[in-house]
Amino acid sequence: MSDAAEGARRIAHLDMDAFYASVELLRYPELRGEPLVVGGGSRWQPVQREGGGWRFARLREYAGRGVATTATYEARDYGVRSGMALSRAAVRCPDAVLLPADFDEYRRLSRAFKAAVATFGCPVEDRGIDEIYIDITAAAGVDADGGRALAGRLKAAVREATALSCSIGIAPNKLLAKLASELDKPDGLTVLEAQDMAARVWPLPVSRINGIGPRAARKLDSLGIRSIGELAQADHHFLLERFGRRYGRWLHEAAHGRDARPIVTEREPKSISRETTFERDLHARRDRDTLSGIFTRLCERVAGELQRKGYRGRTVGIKLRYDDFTTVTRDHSLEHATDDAKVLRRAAGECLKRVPLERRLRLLGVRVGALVRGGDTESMREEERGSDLFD
DNA sequence: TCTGGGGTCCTAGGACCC
DNA sequence: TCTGGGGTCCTAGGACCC
Repeated sequence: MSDAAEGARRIAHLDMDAFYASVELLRYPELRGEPLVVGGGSRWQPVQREGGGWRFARLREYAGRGVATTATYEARDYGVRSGMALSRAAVRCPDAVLLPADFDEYRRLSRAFKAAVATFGCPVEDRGIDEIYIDITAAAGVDADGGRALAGRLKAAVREATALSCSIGIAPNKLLAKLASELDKPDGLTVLEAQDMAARVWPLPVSRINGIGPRAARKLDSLGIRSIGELAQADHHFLLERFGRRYGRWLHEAAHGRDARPIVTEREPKSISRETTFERDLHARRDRDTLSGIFTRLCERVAGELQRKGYRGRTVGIKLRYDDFTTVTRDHSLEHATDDAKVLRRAAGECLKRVPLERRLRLLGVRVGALVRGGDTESMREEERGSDLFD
């Protein structure tokens, strides 16, 4: 898309502030102002005190393999980040309150804020539980102030519906809107124009671009490229050489703030999976019965989700993670798509035979891809029968 | 101090067909 | 007898995102 055509668009990115942690603060307002981390299992549930009030778990008590799902801004001040191992977070901020994640409640408030935004009638793209893109190009009042007034009304509507704050970025495309929403958090509102690139975007580190992860950032760093401005100035052909045609080209475009991706309002799922990390590493033979049970349960959960959503899948895959954190996958395509737990289990068992099982395992997962719509009405059942290691 | 769970997309080699 | 090019599907791995 040409710059002129991009300039015609107006995209908002709305991001809920520290979403899970903020939801927990609605429930436990007495924790406001304290460092708070969401993560870990249900055993970290607060317990009611006799005299009233709650006894909360602290991060220093934590033992296990969980990661921080969200941290409040107070906890972030101690260097706690989402995705960080809780054992590590506990070193940085031992006094932080630890709460287990309550996804049902987060989904409820996610639906509430999305419903509030939907009343504005703009095309909306779902980007997970706590963020969305909104095409506000056609919305009233955009021309006068770049969309600020509209964004203010969106924020008010979200707060009205959920009692939670969000941050909004407005720009000519999704890439810049996403970047903008992070420039002023929490409860922020940032409008970014194409002509603001040099002053406001180029000084930022490359990792702020959605799509440049730790790996690419490290590689760029090793090439002497740290800021988005340095990336923009980098020789185009040099980037193509180092990162491949497609990604190299995308890096160049992104650094110049160019992004023609449309707002996608409907999407079909491509795969459905369930996986679990064990509390302790398990051995394929010594813990065979335990593993077999977990494996079967995963297949049942995947089948249940397929049935609930009304899909069948034709490609069955497994995922194993060893004690050294290396990961392998195997998959197998069936003759007919299925949503049957036993068929999944058999196919997954076949996959398992093709994987080395000397090392201990820390994770097992089951996935189904090549999905087709429509439940299980056509009596498409696999007849093959086999056995596997865990049978 | 080790690293969750649910996804998407991309790459690349090999099989197979025309 | 030596050697094509393109297209599609399958499989494995990896980066990245929320």
